[in-house]
Amino acid sequence: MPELPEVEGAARYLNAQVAGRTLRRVAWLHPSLQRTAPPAIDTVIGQRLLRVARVAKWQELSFAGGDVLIVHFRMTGDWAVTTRDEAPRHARAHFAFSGGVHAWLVDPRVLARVQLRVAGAEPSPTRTGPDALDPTLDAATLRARFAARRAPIKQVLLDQTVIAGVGNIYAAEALWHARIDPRTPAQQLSALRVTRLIEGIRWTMELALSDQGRHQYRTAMDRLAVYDREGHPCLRCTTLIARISQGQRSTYFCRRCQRT
DNA sequence: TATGGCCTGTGG
DNA sequence: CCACAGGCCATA
Repeated sequence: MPELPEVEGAARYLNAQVAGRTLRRVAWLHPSLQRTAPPAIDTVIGQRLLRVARVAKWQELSFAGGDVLIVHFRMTGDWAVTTRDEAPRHARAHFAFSGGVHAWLVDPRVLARVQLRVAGAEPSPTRTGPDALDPTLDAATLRARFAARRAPIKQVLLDQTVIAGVGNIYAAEALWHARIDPRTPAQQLSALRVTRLIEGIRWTMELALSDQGRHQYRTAMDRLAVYDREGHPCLRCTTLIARISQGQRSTYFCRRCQRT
């Protein structure tokens, strides 16, 4: 699921279902999470959840005592909220709240991670770039962040320290919208093309966000222009979509209308 | 920059 | 059986 729009949707969902309730119990349901989960989790028990907010691809669950639970979904994480104390399939962590509301971290691949920032602690210095949906992000700023990067633009978009929230699917989609060849060295992009790229990113993210309300488990894959469409006609020019490998990840693009 | 690791599931 | 999967980190 989780690039920026899916994480945003998940955060809104959890916030709507659980904010205002008090955390009663936490259980880790998989050895991998037991290993990596914060040992001091008990300090959060008894605190009221104030809000759930997205920060880049992280979610921050802020509690009334000042503690913050920080959750990253990685590849396959998601929330399921139930009124029954019965673990859904692939539930890896259980957060029991007042009023008989249960939040489950569902994550088939068990790559998701949970951290705790205790009250008063400074946010960890994992710097990320500007949020992909930051309305103040402009071409000059983004282009400056590309300036030292000779790597292909597709891979640079996946670097969260350059711009936060873009993942493998929406990087491909945004580049298709902007008509930019994913192999283009990032530093080569003109100001105009970076402007187009920002438009492509916003378009892609907003479209995906608009699919989030119903909390469908999967993003509407049928809305994608290039991702996973190898061998299918480009929606603009009918050229067959190509798939290449960049940095061990698949990239889909149109060889004709996406140019260097 | 490239590779392996984390984990499990799905589809060819 | 193998390839691959929407992310990220550690290592050489």
